[in-house]
Amino acid sequence: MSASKRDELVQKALKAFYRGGFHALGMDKLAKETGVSKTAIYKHFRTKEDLILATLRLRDEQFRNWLMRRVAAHASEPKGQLIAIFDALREWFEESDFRSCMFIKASSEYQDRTNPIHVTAAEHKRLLLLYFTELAEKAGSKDPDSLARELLVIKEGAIVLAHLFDPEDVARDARRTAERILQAEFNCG
Amino acid sequence: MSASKRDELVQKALKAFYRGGFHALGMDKLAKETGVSKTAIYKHFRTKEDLILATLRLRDEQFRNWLMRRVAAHASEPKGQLIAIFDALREWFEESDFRSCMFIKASSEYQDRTNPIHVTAAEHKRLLLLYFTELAEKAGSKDPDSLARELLVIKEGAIVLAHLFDPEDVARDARRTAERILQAEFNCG
DNA sequence: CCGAACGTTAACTGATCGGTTAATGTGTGA
DNA sequence: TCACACATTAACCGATCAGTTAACGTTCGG
Repeated sequence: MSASKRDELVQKALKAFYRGGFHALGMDKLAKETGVSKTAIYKHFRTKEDLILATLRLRDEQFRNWLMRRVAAHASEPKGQLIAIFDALREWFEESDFRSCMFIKASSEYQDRTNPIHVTAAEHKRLLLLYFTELAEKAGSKDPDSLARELLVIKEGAIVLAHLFDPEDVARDARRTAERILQAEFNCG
Repeated sequence: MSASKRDELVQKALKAFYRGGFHALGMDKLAKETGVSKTAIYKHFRTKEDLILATLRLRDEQFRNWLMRRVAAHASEPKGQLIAIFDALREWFEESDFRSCMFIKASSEYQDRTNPIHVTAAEHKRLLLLYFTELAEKAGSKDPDSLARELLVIKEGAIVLAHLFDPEDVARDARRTAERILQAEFNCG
């Protein structure tokens, strides 16, 4: 299997796990859905867990790149970009196949904090936090770490609720919440 | 099985599913962990799903009652009670067996919005939202619905992150976020 | 034209899945 | 003391689980 074929497999497995869940989707079904035989899958991934970890690494890269692009597209100034996070979220929520966050689901199914899948999910959130912190610094926040953590809390809450309630409503609520936080940060200080 | 025995089973199953996950915990293991034979379990629950739904209904009642009690214990005035939500959250996060929210996990494993388990999870959040709205009304909010939704976003985000990061830190961040929201709501209007 | 290197299908392992059945206690009330 | 309602254990069902193996193409460079 060439490197690109392997990437194709991981990409297809990502979508399949996202739709089907990690425990709920067996390897036979996965082989059928990806169009790659079980034999070939196990040639390049020792275990199901290894494959899941590969899909999570891909998703991390994909999502953060996508978010940064969309944020940049929505606003050019750092302060506006902090709000634009939630405009991007709204776009995500409105995608027809939105099904919450891959990493929240992963950490729900693999709860043990020492589990590699759980650890990978935490790393993803940590990288997002880093990105938020950089934006907060550029925006001139007096406490960019705290501000970033607050915005991350809002983002994660929005994702969970968008999966349960009306995604558009939730996106609007989250954006308004962020606006208030930023107003407190920059105009009432 | 008497009604109280049945309640005992549901209570034990609740703990077992919370620790083990829904798909990951099979019925044989569940029988062993609860001390109730599989035969007896299936005498009173048609399917595993029915048992899960019973555990979720119990958890909904348990959690909302607990939250209301803790909020009342932390503050007597409505405005203070809105903040006290996050003091209660902190207490929850610090419990040694905290493993995120049962309903977030349930909706992660049963993603289909028409699935009864998913629906039950959404109902739980809806009831929490109702409680928040009542508090916001009593506190004199001009838009109690919006305020309640914002606080719910913060609460859900805090739960997710408390499961991935340091629970104490996250509780502090969430409380501070809520404080800012309330300040914007009541002092800057 | 040959032989790796890659893929496939399909059968197989032992374990476990959700759920059922049969045989066997056991405690309580009439 | 009898009988019934309740529990138990343990075996069983067919399906599926993660993972392995064997036999059989296909492709492509030397």
